[in-house]
Amino acid sequence: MPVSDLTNSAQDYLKLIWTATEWSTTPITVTVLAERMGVRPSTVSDSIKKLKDQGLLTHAPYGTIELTPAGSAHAVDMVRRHRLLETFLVQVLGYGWDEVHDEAEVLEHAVSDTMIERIDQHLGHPTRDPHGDPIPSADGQPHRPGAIQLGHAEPISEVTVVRISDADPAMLRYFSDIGLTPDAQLTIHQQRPYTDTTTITLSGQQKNIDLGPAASSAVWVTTSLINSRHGQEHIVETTTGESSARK
Amino acid sequence: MPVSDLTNSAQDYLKLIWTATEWSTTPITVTVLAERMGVRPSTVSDSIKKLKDQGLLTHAPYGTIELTPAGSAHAVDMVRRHRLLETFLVQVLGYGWDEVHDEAEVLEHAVSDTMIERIDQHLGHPTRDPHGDPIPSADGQPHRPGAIQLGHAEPISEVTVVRISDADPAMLRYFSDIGLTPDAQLTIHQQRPYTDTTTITLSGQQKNIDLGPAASSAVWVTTSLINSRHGQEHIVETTTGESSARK
DNA sequence: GTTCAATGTTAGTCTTGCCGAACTTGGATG
DNA sequence: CATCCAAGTTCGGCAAGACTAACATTGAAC
Ligand SMILES: [Mn+2]
Ligand SMILES: [Mn+2]
Ligand SMILES: [Mn+2]
Ligand SMILES: [Mn+2]
Repeated sequence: MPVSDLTNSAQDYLKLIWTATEWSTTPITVTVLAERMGVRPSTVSDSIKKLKDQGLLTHAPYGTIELTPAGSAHAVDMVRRHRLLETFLVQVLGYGWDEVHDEAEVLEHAVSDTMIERIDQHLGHPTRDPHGDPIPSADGQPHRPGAIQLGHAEPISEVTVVRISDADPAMLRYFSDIGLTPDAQLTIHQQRPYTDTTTITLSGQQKNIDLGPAASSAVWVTTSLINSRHGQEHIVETTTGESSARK
Repeated sequence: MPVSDLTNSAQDYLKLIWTATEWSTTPITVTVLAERMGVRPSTVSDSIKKLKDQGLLTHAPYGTIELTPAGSAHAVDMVRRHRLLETFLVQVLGYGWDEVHDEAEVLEHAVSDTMIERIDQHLGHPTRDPHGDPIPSADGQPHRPGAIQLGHAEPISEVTVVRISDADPAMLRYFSDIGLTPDAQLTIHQQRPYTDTTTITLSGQQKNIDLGPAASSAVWVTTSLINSRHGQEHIVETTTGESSARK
């Protein structure tokens, strides 16, 4: 049951496979896994085979990769570790939200279960990390709020930022500068299909801001009807289901 | 210069070789190194050869092992990491002093230089770890106080506890129970050579306590004349030199 | 001064994680 | 429906770190 008998690399694979389907439904591929792990596809193929032999995922050659319940449990454990550590670094050691990901990526494999529980306690059992991502509870329940990417939000609507991908630190610094952080409220003015930009205004500000495709797919916002001015997707918040957005 | 380009195992070897001569002058052997690393002597032989090839230590076959300046710098860096982490775990996360060693042993390889500096700052640049061991400064200066093992202290004298070896957690718990911690003052009553026990009284208490050889070699006390009633070793505190005790 | 046991070294093997090169597969394209 | 190519797989090899078994050295005891 404890995650500790897996190698660091196995822990990273499971976490990566799990998070790949946290905010999207497109299945993870060997190539994407290789890019994200910083290794060659042949290495991923080998590793996947070993994880399959350990009963942590299912995979037929050239087929899709899917976690077993056991693999998923380990993955959720790693996600919990990662996000608690990120939160700890920001809250206790004064890190910026753009600095914590890489540090947590290493620490998540090194801290003991005891230390994770002490951190959780010290922070008062936080439910979201500095990027707005939900922190699974100790019993392995992830609580996924319904959300869509900013670039897919309906104009004109008023939405709340749910989470921001922590993949690009430079982008996170830009977002801090303009005040675009989790829980920020903003108005979607326009989606320009050909230039692929989204025009928004942060609530309390006058200035319009244009976000390119990279930025508007990194930011996820509420899908609920609350605060909306026009009708758009009527997607009910859920803790387990998928949220799908109309193109 | 950064320690990070060494493997975890190389970092542990260097740290172990360095700490072996921190409180004693007897040179480290392959067998002792193997015991402390939890590996076979043949493994140590191989590893030592690699570290020698990297210019981190000197070693002729069947000869003594000694760190080069480069090896020593890495070792001191690791000792600083280890002791800062131990201090952090006690001060911030509420660990007991008997719980921190194993956690720090893993973490020391995982935290970044940045995190170490932030921890140092957060703690206000502490100079001693929870076991009384000196924390080398960032520029690599270890400050070694003169100290001798409790079992070698002259009766009858009054001494202060300088440091206690953190090797045995159960022993540390016993020491907490009786109030024997760094900076505690105590009176040495008797050294019994054949039963190998030391009789002490903690200041503020009446009760005599008998400590066996394991306990009285784990505890190191002041060598200075301060507080002494009889004359004993006249060893002046120093930051760089060796302290030698008369047998 | 020999002897011999403890200490240390060497050689061969395993596992993990990675690589490049060569091969296989399957779906998109015409 | 045949082709082709990107995606995925297999294979051999390498380095690190560990082991066991066999061999070498040292120095303490006699
Ligand atoms: Mn990781
Ligand atoms: Mn995060
Ligand atoms: Mn260590
Ligand atoms: Mn310590």
